[in-house]
Formats: sequence, C-alpha cells, structure tokens
Amino acid sequence: MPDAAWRRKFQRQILAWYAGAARDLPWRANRDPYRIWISEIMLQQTQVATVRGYFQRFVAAFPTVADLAAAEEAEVLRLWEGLGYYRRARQLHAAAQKIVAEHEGRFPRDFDQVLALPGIGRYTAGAICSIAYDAAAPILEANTIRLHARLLAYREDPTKTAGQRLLWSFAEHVLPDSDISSFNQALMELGSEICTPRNPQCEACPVATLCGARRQQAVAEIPAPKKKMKYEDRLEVAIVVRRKKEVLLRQCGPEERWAGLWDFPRFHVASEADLLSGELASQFHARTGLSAAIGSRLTTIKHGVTRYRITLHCHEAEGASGRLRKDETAPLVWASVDKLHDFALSTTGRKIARLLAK
DNA sequence: AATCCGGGGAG
DNA sequence: CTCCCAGGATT
Repeated sequence: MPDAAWRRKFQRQILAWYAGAARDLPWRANRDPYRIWISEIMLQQTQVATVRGYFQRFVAAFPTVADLAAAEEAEVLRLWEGLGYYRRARQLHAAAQKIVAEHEGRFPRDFDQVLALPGIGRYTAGAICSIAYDAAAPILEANTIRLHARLLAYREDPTKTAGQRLLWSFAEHVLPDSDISSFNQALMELGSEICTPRNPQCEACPVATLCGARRQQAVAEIPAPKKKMKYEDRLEVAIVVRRKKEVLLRQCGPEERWAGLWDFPRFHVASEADLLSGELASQFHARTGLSAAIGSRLTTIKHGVTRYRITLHCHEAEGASGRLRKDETAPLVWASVDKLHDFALSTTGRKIARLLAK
C-alpha cells in the first residue's frame, strides 16, 4: 500500500482535476440522498448515457421516497421499461416502502441501515453515503476497479476475490479526510473519461506519475481481460393472438425472467421443426387454454439475455378458440392494441407491440 | 466461487 | 461481431 506522501499527492491531484472536469449530470444537481440513490441503482451495470433520460422521468414521476413507496409496482416497472435488470426496480420500490415503514420516510443516514435496504450492496451503500453525506466510505465499481488495478499494476484478474480484497483495501486506504463526496465521484469520473478500457488518455491523467502500469509500460495489459463468456444459442417463439382489436398478453411470474413484466406468450423450442409439428400448438394450449394453429411469421428478433443468444420468431395464432386459463402467478389478459403503452413490456415485447400498432 | 439477471453504447 | 457498463442476490 502507498505511503502517506503518495496518498496526499494522489488526493490533491484527483480533487484538483475533478474541480475542472466534472460533468454536469442530472443527479449532481443537488445532494438529495433519494435522487442519488435512484441514480446509483439505475447506474448498476448501465452506462451514464443510457440512464440520463430514465432518471429525469423517474424522479419527475416520483419526487420523494414517499411518492415512490405509494406507487403501484406496475407503474414503477413501466418507467423502468427498457433499462433491464428489472429486479432493481422491484427492490427499489420495496426499499422505499421499508424506508417509510422503518425510517419515517427519510432516507437513512447510517451506512449499515443503507446497506440493509434491498438492492443495495457494499458499493451502492458507500456511493450514497459518501456522495450525499460525505461519509468516509470507500467505493469500488467498474471504473475504479480498472483505475486502481492500473495504479497498483495489479496483473491478476481484479474482479476475482483476491483482487477485490486488495482493491477495496486500496480504495479505503486512499480516502481523504474531507471532500469524500467529490473524491469518490472524481475516481469514477477519471476511470470513465480518462482511464478507459481501450486507449486510455494517460497524457491527460492527473495521476499518471503515480501510476504503476504506466511506469511499467503495461497500461494496455492491465486489467487482465476477463474470460470470454460462452453463449448458448436458443430458439424461442412468441405468439400473437388477436381478438378483434385486442391481443393476448401474459404477465411473467415471480420466478421467471422479466418477473412482473408483460410479454406475448413465449415458448422455448428445440428447433424450427417444432413450429410445424404441433408440439408448439400443444404447449400453447397447455399454457393458455386456447386452441390455435401456428400461423404466419410476423418478424424475427435476435437478442441476448445473460448467457443466451436468442432468436425469437414471432408468429400469429390462427383460429384461436376456447376459454382463457386462469393462472394466479402469471395472469393472461386481453389488451387493446391501442393501450399497450400502459403495460411494462420486455424490449422484445415492445418491438412486437410497435409492429402491431402500425 | 459461480451463476443469474437485460439492454444498449461503442469500437 | 465483441467488449463493456457507477452490482446485488442467490446458490
């Protein structure tokens, strides 16, 4: 670990640089812990450019913890539509209700109480408490993992347990006595804007002279590349069942992907042949209670969900008849095509909905 | 320690 | 195409 002199120079350089480089982001307008919390949850595994618009709409709809707690979960999910990792939205909502129930509706000040809220781990608790309250809490996330790994010339995979232990320790060790809020944000800003994954701008870096990777001319090799994800190809089919101006939607159950969101009835099939074999129609009947033939293809959408590369064929159902099956955990409803914007849909569901509206 | 969870930006 | 992103929860 670096000594006190190194630390002081590091802190001074970081803070001086940030004073002139801080971007004007919506969640930096004030230090309201509620807004900072919302931004931190949205920013989990999601880029700043993507979050901007969502953040503005979300805090406009729910300006306070109490507003969020009082909202319907469906409305929260609707505002989250397209952001992904929908568990974040449900946990955000649950946390707001917990704050109302246990903290009189005021966002807690104590680190451990913040950490105890659903959806908040060590990073997010540290970020909120340092940014909003100037608490002496370290942070470690994508930007600072890369930044610190380079500063320390750490050549192992910094996302593994040993690397995490080292980098959390470093993050705590370099924390200044004051201005923690600016300091932590500055570290992330530096990682995001200067110490980038590819082609970092070391010439513009305020701590280049303190950087181990730079000294070893190993900036391009650090951090070590993560092991490549192996993707599994998957074939799925979405069925569009029309009834006059309505279409059949299904709400995803709590145990499945996109829990709480609505989608067109969707099936995993082994091969293209299953579309014709009657196997799909049989599954469709078991799921919905309706009898129908698989009709013409409307479109094909390719997308990825974690380790799956999904090819989604979207087909019309023809001659649907029968009575809808009752399903408590995954309700089926007939939705007016003109009212599909009132439902929180998965991104693929929204693409299909847009197709039907034409 | 591994795995799951989404979607999009950017090269 | 591939890599990556202000991670957390679960197993």
